Amino acid sequence: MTDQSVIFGIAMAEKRREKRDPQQRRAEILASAFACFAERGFAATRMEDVAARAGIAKGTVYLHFPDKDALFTELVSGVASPILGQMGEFVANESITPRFAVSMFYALFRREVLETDRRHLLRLILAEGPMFPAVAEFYHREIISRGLGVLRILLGRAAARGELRNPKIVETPQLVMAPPLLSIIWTTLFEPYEHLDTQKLFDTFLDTLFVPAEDLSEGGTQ
Amino acid sequence: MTDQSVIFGIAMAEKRREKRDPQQRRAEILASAFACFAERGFAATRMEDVAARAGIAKGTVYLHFPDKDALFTELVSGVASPILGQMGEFVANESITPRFAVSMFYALFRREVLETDRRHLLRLILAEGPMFPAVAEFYHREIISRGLGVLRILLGRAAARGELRNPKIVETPQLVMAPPLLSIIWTTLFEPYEHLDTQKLFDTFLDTLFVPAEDLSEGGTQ
DNA sequence: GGTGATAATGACCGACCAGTCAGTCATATT
DNA sequence: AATATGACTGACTGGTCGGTCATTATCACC
Repeated sequence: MTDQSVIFGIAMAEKRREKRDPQQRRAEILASAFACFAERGFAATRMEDVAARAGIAKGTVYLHFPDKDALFTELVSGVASPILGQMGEFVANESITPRFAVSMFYALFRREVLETDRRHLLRLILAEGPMFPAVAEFYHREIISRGLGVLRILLGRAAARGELRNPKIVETPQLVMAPPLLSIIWTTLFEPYEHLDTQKLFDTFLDTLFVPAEDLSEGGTQ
Repeated sequence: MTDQSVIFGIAMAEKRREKRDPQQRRAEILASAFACFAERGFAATRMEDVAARAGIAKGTVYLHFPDKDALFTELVSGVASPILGQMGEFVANESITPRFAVSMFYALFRREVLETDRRHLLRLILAEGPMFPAVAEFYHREIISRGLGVLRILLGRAAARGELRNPKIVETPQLVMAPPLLSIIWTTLFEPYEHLDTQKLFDTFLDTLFVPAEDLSEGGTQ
C-alpha cells in the first residue's frame, strides 16, 4: 500500500508548472499577498505563505518583486484611488448638495471598504504606516491630501448656503474623516466584544454636522 | 597600545552587577520596553534591546517576564487607567456641565497622551491589537466600555438640558471618541507631512456637538 | 522533433533572534 | 572569615525565514 499510494500521491500531486502572462502572475501574487497580509499582518506573513496561496513556488515571487517590502508597498499603494475618483465626481456636480455628497461618500466607504476585506488593508496601513514612511507619505499625498481638498470645497459650499451647524468645520475638514476612521478601528478591533452600528454612526454624525432640512431656506449666513 | 587600551577598556566598561529590589527591576524593564516598543513596534523590538536599554543582560528580563508576549501585554495593560479615573470624577460632580466635562477630557487627553510618548503606546495598541486578542479584550473591557458608560451619562444629561445640537448622539457616544482617535493616528502617521492643530480640532468638534451658549436658557427639549 | 529563450522551482544559505541554563558574584548571614 | 543565597550574566541552541541560484520544465519557432 505504502509504495503504491506514495507513487500515486506523487503522480497526482505532481506540480504543474505553468507559464503565465507576467501581468496576470503579478496580479495573482498581489491578490495572495493581500489576503496574507490582511489576515496576519506584515511581520507574521512569510513569503512562502504568499507563494503557496498563489499556487507557485517562493522563488517565483522574487521574479516579480524585489523583496518583501516592495511587495507590501506596491500592494497598499494600489488599493485606494477608485473611491477618491467617485468623490471627485460628486464635487464637480454642483447640483448635488454637500450633505448628499458626504453621505454618499460614507455609503461608498461602508460598501467598498468596511464591508469587504479592504478594511483589513486599510487597518494595515494605519498599523504599519510608521514602519513604512514611503507608504505613509504616499497615502498622505495621494489620498488624504486630495480628500481634504475635496472636503474643503464641499464644506465651503455648504457653509455659504448656511447648511452647516458650525461653519468653522471648514477649517478642520479632518473631522469628517473621524467617523470612518473610528469605524475601521472599531470593526477590526472591538467588533467581537461589542457591535457598532456604522450606518447609525454616520447618519448621526451627518445630522450633527448639517442643519436639519426644515430649518433651511430661510436665509443663509446669518 | 592594544593591550593597554583593551585592559583599560575592560576595566572601564566592567559590568557593575547590581542587585535591585525586584519591584524596581520590573519597573525598569517595563520602562525600557515602553521606549523600545514605542519607537520600533512589537516585531522589530528584540529582547536584547529591551535588556540593553534597562542596563541588564537578556537573561535577566526572563527572570521577571515569562516571554515577549507577556512583557508586551503587561506593558499595554498598565497605561490607560489614570485618565479614566479623572473622567469618573467629572461625571460624579453634577455641577460641572457636560460640555465642560468633555472639554476637560479632551484637554487631559492632549496633555497626557498626545503630547507625551504615551501616544506611541496607544498607537501600538491600535496597531498590534488584532495580534493580541487579550490586549484588545482588556482595552474594550477596562477602557472603552467604561468610557462609553461615562459618556452616555454625560450626553444623556446634556440632552435633557437641551445642550445637544443633535440629541441622537446619546445613542452613539463613540462619536465623541472619534476626534481623539483621529488625532492619534494623524500625529503618529502624517504629522511629518502636514501639521494638525488638535486644539482647534477638539474645539471645533465641541462647538459642533453642543449648542452655543447664547442659544441656551430659553427652554430645554423642544 | 530539435533548439534556444525564458519562466518556474525548491534546496540551500546565512542572518537573526527568542528563549535557556551552567556558571558567577554581590550581598546577607552566621 | 566562611558560607549560603539567588539575582544576574551571556554564550549557546534550535528554529525560522528572507533571499539566492543551479537546475528543470515549458514554450515558440524553426
